[in-house]
Formats: sequence, structure tokens, C-alpha cells
Amino acid sequence: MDYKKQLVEFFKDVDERCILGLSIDCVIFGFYDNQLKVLLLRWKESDEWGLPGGFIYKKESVDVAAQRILEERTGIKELFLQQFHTFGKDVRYNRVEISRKLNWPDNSTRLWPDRTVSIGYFALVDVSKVTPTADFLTDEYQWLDVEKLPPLLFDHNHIIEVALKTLRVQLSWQPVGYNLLPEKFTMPELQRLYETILNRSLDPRNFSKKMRALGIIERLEEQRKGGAFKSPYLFRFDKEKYKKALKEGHLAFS
Amino acid sequence: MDYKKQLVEFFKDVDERCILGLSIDCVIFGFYDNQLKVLLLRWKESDEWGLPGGFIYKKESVDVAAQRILEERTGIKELFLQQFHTFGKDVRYNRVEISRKLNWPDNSTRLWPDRTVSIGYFALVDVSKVTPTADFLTDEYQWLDVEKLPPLLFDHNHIIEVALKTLRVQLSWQPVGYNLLPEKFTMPELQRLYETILNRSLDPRNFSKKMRALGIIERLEEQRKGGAFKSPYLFRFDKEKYKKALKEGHLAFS
DNA sequence: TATTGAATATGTAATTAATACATAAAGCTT
DNA sequence: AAGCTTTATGTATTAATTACATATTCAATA
Repeated sequence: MDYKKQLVEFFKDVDERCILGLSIDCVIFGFYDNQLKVLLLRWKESDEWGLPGGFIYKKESVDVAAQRILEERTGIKELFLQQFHTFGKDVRYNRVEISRKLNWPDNSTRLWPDRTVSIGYFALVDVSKVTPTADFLTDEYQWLDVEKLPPLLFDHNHIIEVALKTLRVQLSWQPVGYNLLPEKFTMPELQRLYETILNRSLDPRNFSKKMRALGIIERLEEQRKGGAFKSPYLFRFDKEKYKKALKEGHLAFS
Repeated sequence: MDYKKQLVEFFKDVDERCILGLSIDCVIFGFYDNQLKVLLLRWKESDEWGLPGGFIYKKESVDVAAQRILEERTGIKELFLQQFHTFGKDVRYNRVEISRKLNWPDNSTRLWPDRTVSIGYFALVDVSKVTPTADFLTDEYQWLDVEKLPPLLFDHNHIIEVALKTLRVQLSWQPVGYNLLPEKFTMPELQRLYETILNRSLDPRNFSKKMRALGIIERLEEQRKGGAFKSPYLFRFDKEKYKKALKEGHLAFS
């Protein structure tokens, strides 16, 4: 059975097992090469990219569904995952246009509901711990720079924008980094993460002072060698204190 | 035709005109008697209270539906309205329990979907400008103190808690008051609004200093007479500057 | 092995914001 | 006129934020 026939079966199956007209879209952020990246999937037999997403089983909480979808796509369980907005415009896609873009038969989206409301979640993950896996509809993944995204399927560019905005606001009163950086990292790496998310440069003396004052990281004796310059110290998050700061929220990068 | 028969018609009609399995719940905050109030509706032929809510027409944006529902319930168009969370637990109500509580015939909720996901919006309104109107399912409204709520239908107590938490967080970086107070208000009134939302007392000298420094209110020459004490000055929000502050977010009640 | 270039580590002074705190003034009542 | 109640207001202290420059280390290479 070829892909196009499987598609019909796939959507029939979704209709049977899942809630209709409601989906989840996941904005999975990662950080490397000093850039904030987002995980995107290329849809089969097309050049179109979109966010990982999925549907909610009939007897499954939405939060659980989001977690499941993320685990399916990234292979990791423990991650920062947060619902940030529900996208409910009456027209979020045009079935004819989608069929064309995806090179699907004309009537293949016939079984889709007239509209779909999508609940957006964003996740922060350590790229090195992730093994992205495409789903049935897609066959390639890529981490793309959030600042240089091509036009995506559906309203996914907009969804990413809102996620990013939420992340920026959150950064001003909660710590970020535990889920985005490897276990050990240098102060400049942490600073570049903040600079990337906030999209502006910070003073290294003030940044270091503030971060260390928060009491959520500890400096190790270890240094990272390798560059033709002074070796930076390595740091590590104190998981307990980090979690506490997440809850209480006492940062202020204004 | 009596109410119980109409009920069946009502839900049939909803099924035909609206998206299934998705609803909107509105937490409408108001402020008077120095207390933060929330608008609640009593369901017909019962003593059970719940949030105003409704369903989304098949070709209607979720935001528009929320606005429509609020307008139907309060009669006012221009209000602060914000989506704050989507509630998607797999079990949010028990149909048998609901039937019993509402004194409905046993099978009256038979046509309800197995579960409903609800999108939560909160609104801030000037109580004096509102003419609350009950809907088909309800026949009485009341403004109840958010701190003294009885057990409500469904997960509405939880929804209000989340709304209140959101409002508190928001207060720390955005102004509040334009939609909750009458056009002219005194500084102590504004302070009590803040104290009520934050649930703690503030120093009047510091509060006044800070508020006036924000540049979003102007003091009028007018004073309010009437009490056996020094007449307070009246203030008014500068709508433009208030809107700007809303967008930019520069407050900090920490 | 001495030199150079690149990135890191660090401290202090100045400014701004937040907090703590008490008294005089005005309006109504009696 | 006295008394009660609520409002209006300023200053000193502390804490937080900002601005700013130089010495260090490592690797490459001359």
C-alpha cells in the first residue's frame, strides 16, 4: 500500500482514537552554535516544514498528550514543557492549499475537520540528549534557527512567534538554561543563551555577578581547555535550587 | 414545553451550531466594596453556581466567541479580555453527578460529549457598567468575593484559581485598573484594588509615589466630598499611556 | 621560546529603585 | 470647638542595577 493510501487509513485511525478538531503543536527549543533553534519536520513527499504535533486520545489529558507527543518526537521524558496558548482562529488552514503543498491527492484532506483548534506547548531541551524521530506524516527533521525560518505550514510561524514571546517574558522572572544546556557549561555559554533569547547583548561582568548571586549554579574546579585563550570555568545547575527558583520566580532581566 | 424538554432541544441546537467537545469559560472579575469579585451564575432549578461560559460556533474564531459570550453576559463590548489557559484534563465532570446536582432527568446529559476541553478567558470589568444577564441554563447571577467562593460546578474553582494567579503575575509587570475602576477614582481606591489582587497591604506613600511615577494617571482638580475626613483627589487614567504601558510592561510590584 | 591574538575573569563607583517610617490637614459629626 | 476618621505627603536608608577597563590564560605561529 503506498503512502497516499496509507494517509486515508491514518486519518481514519486518528478520527477513531482521537478527539476531533483539536490538536497539539509543539515548539521544541534547543540551543547550539550560539543560536536558539526550533525542531521542525519536513512532510513526506514535499518541501514543506512544520512543527511537531499530534492529536489527543479520547481518554487522555491534554497535558499527557503533549508529553507523549514530545517524547515520541525527541525520545526524552524529562523536559521543560509548558502550555502557552491555544490557537483558535476560524481559518487556520486551507485544505486545498495544503493538499497542493504536500502533493497529496485532491480529496485527501476531505476527511479533515473544517477547522482545527490547536493547543500550543513549548519545550526546552538539550539538543545533545535528543534523538529526533519523524512521525508518520514526515520523514526528515532539522533544527532551524528561530531567526531564520522559512514560511512554514499552517500558522506555525505565528505559533513559534508567540512561543518565543512567552519564553522572553518568562526569562524575566524565571531561570532558563537547565533544560537547554548540557550538564556542564561555561558562563559565556550561559550568557550567550540569555543574549540569544532576549535578542540583545549583556555585560559579562554584570551577567556573571547576577547569575552567581541567584545561587542556582555552582562553579566547578574544572575548566574547559581547547581554545587559544584563557580557559573558562565550568558551571553546573543546582537542580533543587533551580527548581525552587522556577517556582518562586525571582529573576529580573528587564 | 417545560424546561427539561427544552434542555434536550438546547443541547441539540448546540451540537448543530457549535464545535463539539470544546467550550469557553469566562472568569469575569469586578471590584467593589474593596473586594475582588467574580461573576457567577446559578443554574436553573438548582443551588449550583458556575462560571459564565459557552460554545464556539462552527465558523467563529475562539477569541470572537469569548468576546461574544462576555458581551451576552455583561452587555459591554470594550473590556479587557485575555485567554489564560486551556483546561484539558480527561475527566473534568461526571455526567451522573452533574445531572443529580442540577436536578435534571437521569438521561439528560446523555447527549453531552464524553469530555469537554475548555478554554479559559478572564475579563476585568467595571461592575457599575455591567448589566449581567443569565443565559438559557441559568437564572440568577451574583458577584461573589473571590476569597469566599462556595464549591462550584465542574472544575470552576480551579479555573478561577488559575485566572487569579495569572492576574497576580500580570500585575507585577502591567498596569491594572483601567477596566476595573470607574472613570474617576481616588488613590486609596486604586491602592485597595492592588492590595486586594495581591492580597497584601502596601504603604500608601510608596504606592502613590510609584503609581504617579508611572505616568499613566493624571490627578484632577476635583476632589471627592462626602466622608468625615479630608477629601481625596480624583484621578483618571490616561488611556493612551495606559495602553502603552500594557504593551510594554514596565511595572514591578514584587 | 617569545610574540601575538582571542576570549575569559574580575571589581568599583555611580545611578536608580525600593523600602521603611510619622505627622499634619481636611471634612464631617456631635 | 473638639473629636474622629481618612487622606496627603517627604526623607533617609538600603538594595539593586548599570556603566565601565584591564589583566590573564591558552594556543598558534613566527
